[in-house]
Amino acid sequence: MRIGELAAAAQIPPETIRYYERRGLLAPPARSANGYRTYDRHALQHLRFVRAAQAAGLTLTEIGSVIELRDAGTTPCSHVETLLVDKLAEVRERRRQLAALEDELVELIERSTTLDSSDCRPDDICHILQSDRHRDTSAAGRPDSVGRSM
Amino acid sequence: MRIGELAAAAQIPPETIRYYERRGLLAPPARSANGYRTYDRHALQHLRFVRAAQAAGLTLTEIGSVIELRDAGTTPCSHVETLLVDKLAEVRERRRQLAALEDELVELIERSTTLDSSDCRPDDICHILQSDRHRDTSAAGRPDSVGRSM
DNA sequence: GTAAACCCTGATCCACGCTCGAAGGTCAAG
DNA sequence: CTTGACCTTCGAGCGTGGATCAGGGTTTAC
Repeated sequence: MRIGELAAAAQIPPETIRYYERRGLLAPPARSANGYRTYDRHALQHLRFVRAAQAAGLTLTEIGSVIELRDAGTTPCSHVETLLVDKLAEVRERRRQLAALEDELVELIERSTTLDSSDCRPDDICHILQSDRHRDTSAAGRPDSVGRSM
Repeated sequence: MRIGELAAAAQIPPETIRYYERRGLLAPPARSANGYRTYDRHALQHLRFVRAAQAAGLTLTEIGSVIELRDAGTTPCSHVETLLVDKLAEVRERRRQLAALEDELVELIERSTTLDSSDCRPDDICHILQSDRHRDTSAAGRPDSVGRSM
């Protein structure tokens, strides 16, 4: 099985497969007489593993650490579990941030429908994004009182 | 006001301020006789705007597009609203993806506590990440029936 | 006078996961 | 025998948002 065939089977471009090999995610395969890479069916399994791990949110570096353990003869299960638990914490944190951002965006959009562009003062860049509550430190002397009715 | 002072006031490193200038996010300021950048209080407003826009999830490129309109004399409000609405859609989509990933991670972690490392077959890289349901195409003959009780 | 702290430009580097181009070798079909 | 599809290596580039460095000049304090 040459690289193009493997690529087709795994739905991964050949360049990416070579890239994985360079990154140490895929063992260097045997070469045929002309120098072409020759893969067996294990290679497909390995690629599937990489994709599964990516789907679980692991980075290529993290996936590499699993494969390294595996190559060293260790069972990487507990390492994988650690990675997954850490990743879960990351994902949850990211979700919290995005939830806050979503709320903020909703509020900003609401405000933008309330305000008219005629309210835009020439000193500002955009009154939607820069309401008074965002710049409490400086020149807090203008009682513009932008729509804060939520 | 020199760059260091502005940097301190805005809580932004001087290099970043210069970087913003290069990116067109901040108008090139006046220079004093020795070539030092000299800012007025508008600069602080501008930086605050950039930060507010970043906080709303806009990229520097998007922020640049707002400033460009503003510099062209246009009121960028409707453009900003478009950006915000698009961004909201992006954030929601990303949240959906992360929610799915979180579910997947929870399931994987649950499975990893159920399975023992002795179950690790030598052909696999990791039985946690690569369960049978993930490789339906090949050798789908083992009814391992991993705990999926949630 | 000299040392520290500030400023300047321009370039290079980081993570992430590819992606592509250059320049060439190999192989099967027509 | 040529064409085209495949393969090889090496290296650079993309996009995001900066950080950091090199190699200088200037200003302030002691």
